[in-house]
Amino acid sequence: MSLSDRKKRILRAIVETYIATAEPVGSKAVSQLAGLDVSTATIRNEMADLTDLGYLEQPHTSAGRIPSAAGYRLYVNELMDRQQLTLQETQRINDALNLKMEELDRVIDRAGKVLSQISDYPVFTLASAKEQVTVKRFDLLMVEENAFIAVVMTDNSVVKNKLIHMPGELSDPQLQMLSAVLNSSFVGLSQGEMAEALDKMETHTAPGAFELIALVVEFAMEVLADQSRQKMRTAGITHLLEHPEYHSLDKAKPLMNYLSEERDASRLPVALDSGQNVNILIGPENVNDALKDTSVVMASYDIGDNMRGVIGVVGPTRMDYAKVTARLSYFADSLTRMFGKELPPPGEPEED
Amino acid sequence: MSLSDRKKRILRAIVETYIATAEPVGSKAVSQLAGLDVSTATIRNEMADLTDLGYLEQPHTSAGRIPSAAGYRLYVNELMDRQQLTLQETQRINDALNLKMEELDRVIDRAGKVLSQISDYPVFTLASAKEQVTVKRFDLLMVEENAFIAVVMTDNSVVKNKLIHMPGELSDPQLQMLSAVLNSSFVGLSQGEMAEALDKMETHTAPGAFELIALVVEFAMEVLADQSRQKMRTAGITHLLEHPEYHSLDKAKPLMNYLSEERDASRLPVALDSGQNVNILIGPENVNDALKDTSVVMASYDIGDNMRGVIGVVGPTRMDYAKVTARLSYFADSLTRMFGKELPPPGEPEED
DNA sequence: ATCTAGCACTCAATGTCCATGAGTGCTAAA
DNA sequence: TTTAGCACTCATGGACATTGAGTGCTAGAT
Repeated sequence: MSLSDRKKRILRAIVETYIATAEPVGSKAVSQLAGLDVSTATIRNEMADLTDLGYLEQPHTSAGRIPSAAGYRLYVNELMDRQQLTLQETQRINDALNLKMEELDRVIDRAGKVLSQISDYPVFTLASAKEQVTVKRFDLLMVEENAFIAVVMTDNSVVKNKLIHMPGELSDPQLQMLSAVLNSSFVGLSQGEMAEALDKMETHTAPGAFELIALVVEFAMEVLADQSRQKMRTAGITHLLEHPEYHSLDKAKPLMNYLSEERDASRLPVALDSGQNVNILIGPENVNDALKDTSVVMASYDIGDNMRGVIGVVGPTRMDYAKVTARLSYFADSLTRMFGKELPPPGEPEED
Repeated sequence: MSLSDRKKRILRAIVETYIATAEPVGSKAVSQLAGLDVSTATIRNEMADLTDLGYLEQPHTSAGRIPSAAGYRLYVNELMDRQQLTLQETQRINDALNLKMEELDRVIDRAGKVLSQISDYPVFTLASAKEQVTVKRFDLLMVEENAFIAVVMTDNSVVKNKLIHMPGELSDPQLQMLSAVLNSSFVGLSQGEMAEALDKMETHTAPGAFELIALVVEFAMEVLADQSRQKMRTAGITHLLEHPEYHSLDKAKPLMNYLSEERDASRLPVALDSGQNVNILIGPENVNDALKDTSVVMASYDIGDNMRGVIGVVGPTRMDYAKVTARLSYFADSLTRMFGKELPPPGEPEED
């Protein structure tokens, strides 16, 4: 059975005032805010019902009510209005992203910072290849007799280089030979396949040449590994301290530590594949212990055709979901568009 | 006039217990710790003297004493024992640095993290060229008809590349022409000189060719700018919260914000040129307001022959100077050695 | 001349008690 | 079904006394 309209309005009023004030909400406050023409006593009855239904909680007997996780969930799913961004804010986002397209990492980093600033919460970012990355081509550039630059370009157009010092000396033609071997034998292979190919090659190649090949291929494998490793980065961690639930350091410390470690995404509580635009995880829905009392709002975006990123906002369960969701989804759309995929332009923001 | 030996021992005992406990130190505690065979009353007299001399302060009438900035300064300059690192700690440092030499940034980042872990304070790092960096050579690699990779190598052996998309198409010989022009006209120039040379070239070069040259040279200038920009990075900011002086968020917030902004070094309170090994700035000696109640212990190290870095530890004025100084100076020496300069091996640590 | 013992004084920290007030649940009347 | 009224609960905060660590000073001991 679905809730009555009045119960919904009351629940919504409670969630929104609690989000705004971080204080338990009493019947009087609700009666003023919900715009219902009933007395506080009636509201008290309704609130008691909502408490029984599990949508509200009472910190202690004579305090107001606060929303439970289920209450937030209902609010997020049914009750919440999508906020519109102001023109100024969209401007800010566009400015931040329209900078000269730098390296992917930097753009994402910058995006995280800006999102953190306009949302007042910490932000984490994450990007990874959808599929296996392979090497598209090798180039070797002579520098001195005993050093050359190896340039590796992957099929997702990332170019990395490394200055390689050789054990012996090498002539230019020899270097070109080497380059030919690399390009014929290792292009189009994933990291794992490369390791195999290298193994096989060892038996029927002169040791000196093999050593050099191995140096370059190992570098290429590092590059590929780097591409597929999902590294989480965070921005704006100190924003946490602005919110009353983290005024006690006992609360703030574990979460800050969790966020400030640069962690492998494998340990992240993130479901990349879910098709929805914006995903919200509320408090106990988070698996990880450090996030038990924390909500995460996240969105994914496409980077070109075969990479995908996640950007998310972390905050207390009492988080301004409407505000954050609006900003986040605009952001994710902008990122996707910026990284080359054609999208219908995001809904022009109306002015407030 | 110099202080009597007894006064020094008392001051030292006070500084060290205050460092350990963060509580004002009373005469009784001093009498037990300083190992002096005098009564607490005598010590009280001495402490009154030290207060008059400006080395101690009294938070309120009936509290113990705490060291003043001058007191810390005296302690650091004359009274402090250099701590020895345990074998385990040196091991840890060496492990962290002996990893495969990656990019400079990463090594420095990692160094910051480890130092932060073993010192329990936030750490900032900073690296910059001693002199003007110039480009040593250009290489251009064809990718498709309308895109090539520009590889720029600087005279401090940093190699950067960029995938450049061209407005029109280009043949291989044309690309080699381009490369020849770049290598003959822009090698050995600093960033500023490049801008001039580019300007001059504009008048007597075909517009189409010039456009391409400009694309590559602008990239090269970015690379040079990046090399000479001193970017401060920080690690372990959350360590701040472990220390009682930052249990109040009002105190912690501004400093954390200051540290977590990635800032241009021009605004940093760092004197790079001072010849000393380890430098200590105590509280009010810091110019910057955010660091008013904060001490900074920093050391510089050489990166190859023409770069220089600074690594520093930030903490409350009540900071364990002896511990931090020992770790920091070992660290800086290790970094210098690792970056190729030959040093006498650092004093073998004795076991505790 | 120093050093020490003793004592009165100061002041932050802590604990107790009480008043206040916001908020609740329940009951009975509208 | 709604409302008014009322007794009850409980966190908050002020007032006040208590405690104890630490001080400065003085007078006697070395």
